[in-house]
Amino acid sequence: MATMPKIVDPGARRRAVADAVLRVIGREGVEGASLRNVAEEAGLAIGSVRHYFHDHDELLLFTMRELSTRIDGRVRTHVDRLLDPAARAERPARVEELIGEFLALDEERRQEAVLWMAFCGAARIRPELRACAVEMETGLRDLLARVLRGAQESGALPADLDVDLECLRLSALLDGLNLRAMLEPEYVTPEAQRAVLRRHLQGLRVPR
Amino acid sequence: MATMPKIVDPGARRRAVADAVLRVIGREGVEGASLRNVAEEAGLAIGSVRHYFHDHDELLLFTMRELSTRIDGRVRTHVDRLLDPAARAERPARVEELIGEFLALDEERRQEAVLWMAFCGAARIRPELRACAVEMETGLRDLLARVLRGAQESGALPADLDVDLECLRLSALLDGLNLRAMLEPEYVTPEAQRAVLRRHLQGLRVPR
DNA sequence: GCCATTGTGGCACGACCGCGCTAAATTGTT
DNA sequence: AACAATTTAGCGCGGTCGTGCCACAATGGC
Repeated sequence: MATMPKIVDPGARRRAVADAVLRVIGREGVEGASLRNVAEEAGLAIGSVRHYFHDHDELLLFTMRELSTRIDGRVRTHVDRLLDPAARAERPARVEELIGEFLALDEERRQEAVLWMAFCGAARIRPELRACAVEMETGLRDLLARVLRGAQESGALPADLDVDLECLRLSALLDGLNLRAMLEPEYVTPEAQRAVLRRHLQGLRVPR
Repeated sequence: MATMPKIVDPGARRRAVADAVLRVIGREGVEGASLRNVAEEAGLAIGSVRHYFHDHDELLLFTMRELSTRIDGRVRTHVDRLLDPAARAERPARVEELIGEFLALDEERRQEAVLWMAFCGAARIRPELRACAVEMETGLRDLLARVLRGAQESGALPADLDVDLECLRLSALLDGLNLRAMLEPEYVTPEAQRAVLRRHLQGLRVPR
């Protein structure tokens, strides 16, 4: 009864196709991610792609979630390292490192930021994508809230800080930096982004 | 030799068509702004639209510039009022008012912000639009620089402020707020935006 | 009244799109 | 060797797209 005619892991295939989608979107934008383009990029026939995604919408949504979990996973690594009860002296530097994980500081993360922005733009029109985008941003704010509250309790940040407000402010700053790094990377360099982030964090430390 | 067969102001027509483009983009996104959709929205035949824009690219670029000059004009009003050598006591409040002009604080500006974000997304792929987007952002930074330097000279801001850095930080914050207001308007309300902006400006006033 | 100029409307072509559908190739089980 | 399930490949329909091209209407100058 356990018949296995092909030795293909469907999950791996889907992820490989999603990778092709990301490459196409990075090159031509979301509207360029047609089944034909994606199939060619993945080195597959159109019919093969459609065998794993019975819908074009499903293909895009899966790819967006794939991207979000990829980003989320990388950040989670840093968050674990940060919350590790190691020497507290290192924490300030690691906070900057953690939050910098959301910025386009190297080519890999720059590409991810570009892709994420592309999906966010598409999410305004397509409801399914919109839900995914909101989840991601909410997760980002929650993560920032935990970090800021942790720093508050350890005395690194003033106790009377309005954490919710600061989370919105900081997350908006990060998104804005990514948006601009996407449009004018020659101006918003990694160094500039780091300087802005450092200045912002330093601005949090002074009592209001 | 001065023949005028029709009593149509071409400029007004082009602007009317651009308005239709903006309505369509607001409803369906940039990719929905096809000649057919735009013509129908404008109540014209597709041939008529093509009489005033011999290219689809030109239609989009003209519409983007139209939007940018519209935003720019509204801001320029506030900037003139701000630089008016009236009572200096009012200035801090007016600075907040001026910068708030870039935020989605009412339905009109929210719609403009959505449209601008849509164009910025499209600008990553299409070079002509990209140039327009960069011009706009550069203009925004220059404007912020003039305002901040003015406040610096009048003593409202610390003299050792890194104005260029703060302009990038502030402009990124504004863009990020607009992006999020576009995706989750129920969370990023006008009041929340105002609170973030006020907090940010207050953070500029404390000496570093 | 005539005409050149300008605006309007629309047809048709080739390209691309998603998707329903079918056929063939592949491969472990029997 | 024969089979059934899975994977791969692809045809073709109906639709939308931008655009080249043409016919016709409107209108002010002669």
